[in-house]
Amino acid sequence: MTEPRRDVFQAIADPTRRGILMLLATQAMTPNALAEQFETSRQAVSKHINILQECGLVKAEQSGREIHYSLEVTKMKEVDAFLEPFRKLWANRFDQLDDLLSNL
Amino acid sequence: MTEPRRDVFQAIADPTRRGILMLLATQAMTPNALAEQFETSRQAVSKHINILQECGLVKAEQSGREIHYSLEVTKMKEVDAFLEPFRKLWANRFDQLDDLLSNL
DNA sequence: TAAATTCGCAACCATATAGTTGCTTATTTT
DNA sequence: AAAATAAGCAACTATATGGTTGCGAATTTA
Repeated sequence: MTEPRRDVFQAIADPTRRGILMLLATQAMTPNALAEQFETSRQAVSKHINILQECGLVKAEQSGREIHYSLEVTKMKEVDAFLEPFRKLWANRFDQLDDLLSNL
Repeated sequence: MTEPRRDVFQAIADPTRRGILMLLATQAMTPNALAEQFETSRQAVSKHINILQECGLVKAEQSGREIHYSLEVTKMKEVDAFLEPFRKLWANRFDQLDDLLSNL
Protein backbone atom coordinates (compact mmCIF):
# COMPACT_ATOMS: atom_id res chain seq x y z
CA MET A 1 0.00 0.00 0.00
CA THR A 2 2.01 2.95 -1.23
CA GLU A 3 0.85 6.36 -0.04
CA PRO A 4 -1.37 8.15 -2.52
CA ARG A 5 -0.08 11.50 -3.78
CA ARG A 6 -1.62 14.42 -1.94
CA ASP A 7 -0.53 17.76 -3.24
CA VAL A 8 -2.20 20.91 -4.48
CA PHE A 9 -1.80 19.89 -8.12
CA GLN A 10 -3.45 16.55 -7.52
CA ALA A 11 -6.18 18.33 -5.59
CA ILE A 12 -7.11 20.77 -8.34
CA ALA A 13 -6.99 18.07 -11.03
CA ASP A 14 -10.59 17.10 -10.26
CA PRO A 15 -13.32 19.42 -11.59
CA THR A 16 -15.60 18.82 -8.60
CA ARG A 17 -12.80 19.79 -6.25
CA ARG A 18 -12.13 22.93 -8.27
CA GLY A 19 -15.83 23.71 -7.96
CA ILE A 20 -15.71 23.21 -4.21
CA LEU A 21 -12.71 25.53 -3.96
CA MET A 22 -14.50 28.20 -6.01
CA LEU A 23 -17.55 28.02 -3.73
CA LEU A 24 -15.41 28.12 -0.60
CA ALA A 25 -13.68 31.19 -2.00
CA THR A 26 -16.94 33.08 -1.49
CA GLN A 27 -17.94 31.64 1.90
CA ALA A 28 -17.48 28.78 4.36
CA MET A 29 -19.94 25.94 3.75
CA THR A 30 -21.16 22.62 5.15
CA PRO A 31 -20.74 19.36 3.17
CA ASN A 32 -24.49 19.20 2.53
CA ALA A 33 -24.61 22.75 1.19
CA LEU A 34 -21.67 21.91 -1.05
CA ALA A 35 -23.14 18.63 -2.24
CA GLU A 36 -26.32 20.39 -3.36
CA GLN A 37 -24.26 22.34 -5.88
CA PHE A 38 -22.92 19.25 -7.64
CA GLU A 39 -24.32 16.27 -9.50
CA THR A 40 -22.98 13.87 -6.94
CA SER A 41 -23.66 12.47 -3.48
CA ARG A 42 -22.79 14.01 -0.12
CA GLN A 43 -20.42 11.12 0.53
CA ALA A 44 -18.54 11.75 -2.68
CA VAL A 45 -18.22 15.45 -1.83
CA SER A 46 -17.12 14.47 1.65
CA LYS A 47 -14.28 12.43 0.18
CA HIS A 48 -13.19 15.37 -1.93
CA ILE A 49 -13.23 17.61 1.12
CA ASN A 50 -11.02 15.08 2.90
CA ILE A 51 -8.48 15.24 0.11
CA LEU A 52 -8.58 19.04 0.13
CA GLN A 53 -7.98 18.98 3.88
CA GLU A 54 -5.12 16.50 3.62
CA CYS A 55 -3.24 18.79 1.29
CA GLY A 56 -4.02 21.90 3.33
CA LEU A 57 -6.35 23.73 0.96
CA VAL A 58 -9.34 23.57 3.28
CA LYS A 59 -9.85 23.74 7.05
CA ALA A 60 -12.82 22.64 9.16
CA GLU A 61 -14.63 24.25 12.05
CA GLN A 62 -17.20 22.31 14.04
CA SER A 63 -20.30 24.14 15.16
CA GLY A 64 -22.83 21.90 16.86
CA ARG A 65 -23.66 19.08 14.49
CA GLU A 66 -22.55 21.10 11.49
CA ILE A 67 -19.05 21.43 10.13
CA HIS A 68 -18.11 24.53 8.24
CA TYR A 69 -15.33 24.17 5.73
CA SER A 70 -13.36 27.17 4.60
CA LEU A 71 -10.56 27.91 2.21
CA GLU A 72 -6.87 28.14 3.10
CA VAL A 73 -6.22 30.42 0.19
CA THR A 74 -2.49 30.89 0.73
CA LYS A 75 -1.93 27.23 -0.08
CA MET A 76 -2.96 28.06 -3.62
CA LYS A 77 0.20 30.14 -3.90
CA GLU A 78 2.04 26.88 -4.61
CA VAL A 79 0.26 26.73 -7.95
CA ASP A 80 0.96 30.39 -8.51
CA ALA A 81 4.67 29.76 -7.85
CA PHE A 82 4.72 26.95 -10.40
CA LEU A 83 3.15 29.26 -12.95
CA GLU A 84 5.69 32.02 -12.43
CA PRO A 85 8.31 30.96 -15.02
CA PHE A 86 5.59 30.37 -17.62
CA ARG A 87 4.04 33.72 -16.92
CA LYS A 88 7.45 35.24 -17.72
CA LEU A 89 7.37 33.50 -21.08
CA TRP A 90 4.03 34.84 -22.17
CA ALA A 91 5.00 38.26 -20.89
CA ASN A 92 8.10 38.10 -23.11
CA ARG A 93 6.01 37.17 -26.11
CA PHE A 94 3.87 40.17 -25.44
CA ASP A 95 7.02 42.31 -25.35
CA GLN A 96 8.12 40.83 -28.65
CA LEU A 97 4.78 41.69 -30.21
CA ASP A 98 5.15 45.14 -28.73
CA ASP A 99 8.59 45.53 -30.33
CA LEU A 100 7.24 44.29 -33.63
CA LEU A 101 4.39 46.78 -33.62
CA SER A 102 6.57 49.73 -32.68
CA ASN A 103 8.93 48.90 -35.57
CA LEU A 104 6.15 49.20 -38.14
CA MET B 1 -14.75 2.70 -22.41
CA THR B 2 -15.43 6.22 -21.27
CA GLU B 3 -13.05 8.90 -22.48
CA PRO B 4 -10.33 9.78 -20.02
CA ARG B 5 -10.20 13.39 -18.88
CA ARG B 6 -7.66 15.45 -20.75
CA ASP B 7 -7.34 18.99 -19.52
CA VAL B 8 -4.56 21.26 -18.33
CA PHE B 9 -5.30 20.55 -14.69
CA GLN B 10 -5.09 16.82 -15.21
CA ALA B 11 -1.88 17.38 -17.19
CA ILE B 12 -0.06 19.30 -14.47
CA ALA B 13 -1.20 16.90 -11.74
CA ASP B 14 1.74 14.60 -12.47
CA PRO B 15 5.17 15.70 -11.20
CA THR B 16 7.01 14.20 -14.18
CA ARG B 17 4.78 16.15 -16.56
CA ARG B 18 5.42 19.34 -14.60
CA GLY B 19 9.13 18.60 -14.94
CA ILE B 20 8.77 18.12 -18.69
CA LEU B 21 6.94 21.43 -18.97
CA MET B 22 9.65 23.20 -16.99
CA LEU B 23 12.35 21.81 -19.26
CA LEU B 24 10.40 22.69 -22.38
CA ALA B 25 10.02 26.21 -21.04
CA THR B 26 13.75 26.67 -21.62
CA GLN B 27 14.07 24.90 -24.99
CA ALA B 28 12.50 22.41 -27.39
CA MET B 29 13.65 18.84 -26.72
CA THR B 30 13.45 15.29 -28.07
CA PRO B 31 11.81 12.49 -26.02
CA ASN B 32 15.20 10.88 -25.41
CA ALA B 33 16.72 14.10 -24.13
CA LEU B 34 13.71 14.55 -21.85
CA ALA B 35 13.79 10.96 -20.59
CA GLU B 36 17.43 11.34 -19.53
CA GLN B 37 16.32 13.98 -17.03
CA PHE B 38 13.92 11.69 -15.20
CA GLU B 39 14.06 8.45 -13.28
CA THR B 40 11.82 6.71 -15.78
CA SER B 41 11.86 5.10 -19.20
CA ARG B 42 11.62 6.80 -22.58
CA GLN B 43 8.29 5.08 -23.16
CA ALA B 44 6.86 6.46 -19.96
CA VAL B 45 8.02 9.95 -20.88
CA SER B 46 6.57 9.43 -24.34
CA LYS B 47 3.19 8.70 -22.82
CA HIS B 48 3.37 11.86 -20.75
CA ILE B 49 4.25 13.84 -23.87
CA ASN B 50 1.20 12.36 -25.59
CA ILE B 51 -1.03 13.55 -22.79
CA LEU B 52 0.56 17.00 -22.89
CA GLN B 53 -0.06 17.11 -26.64
CA GLU B 54 -3.67 15.96 -26.32
CA CYS B 55 -4.46 18.85 -24.05
CA GLY B 56 -2.56 21.36 -26.15
CA LEU B 57 0.32 22.18 -23.81
CA VAL B 58 2.98 20.82 -26.14
CA LYS B 59 3.46 20.71 -29.89
CA ALA B 60 5.70 18.48 -32.04
CA GLU B 61 7.98 19.21 -34.97
CA GLN B 62 9.53 16.35 -36.90
CA SER B 63 13.07 16.79 -38.11
CA GLY B 64 14.45 13.67 -39.77
CA ARG B 65 14.13 10.81 -37.30
CA GLU B 66 13.98 13.18 -34.36
CA ILE B 67 10.93 14.90 -32.99
CA HIS B 68 11.33 18.18 -31.19
CA TYR B 69 8.67 18.97 -28.64
CA SER B 70 8.05 22.52 -27.57
CA LEU B 71 5.82 24.35 -25.17
CA GLU B 72 2.51 25.98 -26.06
CA VAL B 73 2.84 28.40 -23.19
CA THR B 74 -0.42 30.28 -23.76
CA LYS B 75 -2.35 27.13 -22.86
CA MET B 76 -1.04 27.57 -19.34
CA LYS B 77 -3.14 30.70 -19.11
CA GLU B 78 -6.10 28.45 -18.34
CA VAL B 79 -4.50 27.65 -15.00
CA ASP B 80 -3.71 31.30 -14.49
CA ALA B 81 -7.35 32.16 -15.16
CA PHE B 82 -8.52 29.65 -12.56
CA LEU B 83 -6.14 31.17 -10.05
CA GLU B 84 -7.39 34.71 -10.63
CA PRO B 85 -10.22 34.79 -8.04
CA PHE B 86 -7.97 33.21 -5.41
CA ARG B 87 -5.21 35.67 -6.15
CA LYS B 88 -7.72 38.41 -5.39
CA LEU B 89 -8.36 36.83 -2.00
CA TRP B 90 -4.77 36.72 -0.90
CA ALA B 91 -4.27 40.23 -2.19
CA ASN B 92 -7.15 41.35 0.03
CA ARG B 93 -5.66 39.64 3.05
CA PHE B 94 -2.44 41.49 2.41
CA ASP B 95 -4.41 44.74 2.30
CA GLN B 96 -6.04 43.81 5.60
CA LEU B 97 -2.64 43.19 7.18
CA ASP B 98 -1.53 46.51 5.75
CA ASP B 99 -4.50 48.27 7.36
CA LEU B 100 -3.81 46.54 10.65
CA LEU B 101 -0.17 47.61 10.66
CA SER B 102 -0.90 51.22 9.79
CA ASN B 103 -3.38 51.38 12.69
CA LEU B 104 -0.74 50.47 15.25
C1' DT C 1 23.12 -2.28 -47.82
C1' DA C 2 23.59 -3.56 -42.95
C1' DA C 3 23.66 -1.80 -38.32
C1' DA C 4 22.33 1.57 -35.20
C1' DT C 5 19.34 5.17 -33.60
C1' DT C 6 14.91 7.55 -32.65
C1' DC C 7 10.53 6.91 -31.57
C1' DG C 8 5.52 5.50 -31.69
C1' DC C 9 2.23 1.75 -30.73
C1' DA C 10 -0.12 -2.18 -28.50
C1' DA C 11 -0.67 -5.30 -24.78
C1' DC C 12 -0.35 -5.94 -20.22
C1' DC C 13 0.00 -5.03 -14.93
C1' DA C 14 -0.45 -2.88 -10.30
C1' DT C 15 -2.28 0.80 -7.98
C1' DA C 16 -4.99 5.13 -7.40
C1' DT C 17 -9.19 7.41 -8.05
C1' DA C 18 -13.97 8.49 -7.87
C1' DG C 19 -17.89 6.84 -6.85
C1' DT C 20 -21.55 3.87 -4.41
C1' DT C 21 -24.15 1.72 -0.46
C1' DG C 22 -24.86 0.81 4.26
C1' DC C 23 -23.89 1.90 8.88
C1' DT C 24 -22.81 4.55 13.21
C1' DT C 25 -22.28 8.67 16.02
C1' DA C 26 -23.48 13.18 17.54
C1' DT C 27 -26.50 16.97 17.80
C1' DT C 28 -31.00 19.20 17.19
C1' DT C 29 -35.84 19.43 16.96
C1' DT C 30 -40.40 18.02 18.33
C1' DA D 1 -37.39 10.60 25.01
C1' DA D 2 -38.23 9.83 20.06
C1' DA D 3 -37.55 11.44 15.44
C1' DA D 4 -34.88 13.92 12.35
C1' DT D 5 -30.71 15.87 10.72
C1' DA D 6 -25.59 16.34 9.75
C1' DA D 7 -21.80 14.04 8.77
C1' DG D 8 -17.91 10.58 9.25
C1' DC D 9 -16.39 5.76 8.28
C1' DA D 10 -15.76 1.19 6.09
C1' DA D 11 -16.34 -1.94 2.41
C1' DC D 12 -16.84 -2.53 -2.21
C1' DT D 13 -16.83 -1.53 -7.45
C1' DA D 14 -15.43 0.20 -11.97
C1' DT D 15 -12.30 2.81 -14.35
C1' DA D 16 -8.12 5.75 -14.98
C1' DT D 17 -3.34 6.21 -14.36
C1' DG D 18 1.43 5.36 -14.65
C1' DG D 19 4.41 2.18 -15.66
C1' DT D 20 6.50 -1.95 -18.11
C1' DT D 21 7.94 -5.01 -22.07
C1' DG D 22 8.13 -6.11 -26.78
C1' DC D 23 7.67 -4.81 -31.45
C1' DG D 24 7.90 -2.37 -35.83
C1' DA D 25 8.60 1.77 -38.81
C1' DA D 26 11.45 5.47 -40.32
C1' DT D 27 15.83 7.70 -40.67
C1' DT D 28 20.90 7.92 -40.15
C1' DT D 29 25.46 6.20 -39.94
C1' DA D 30 29.13 3.00 -41.19
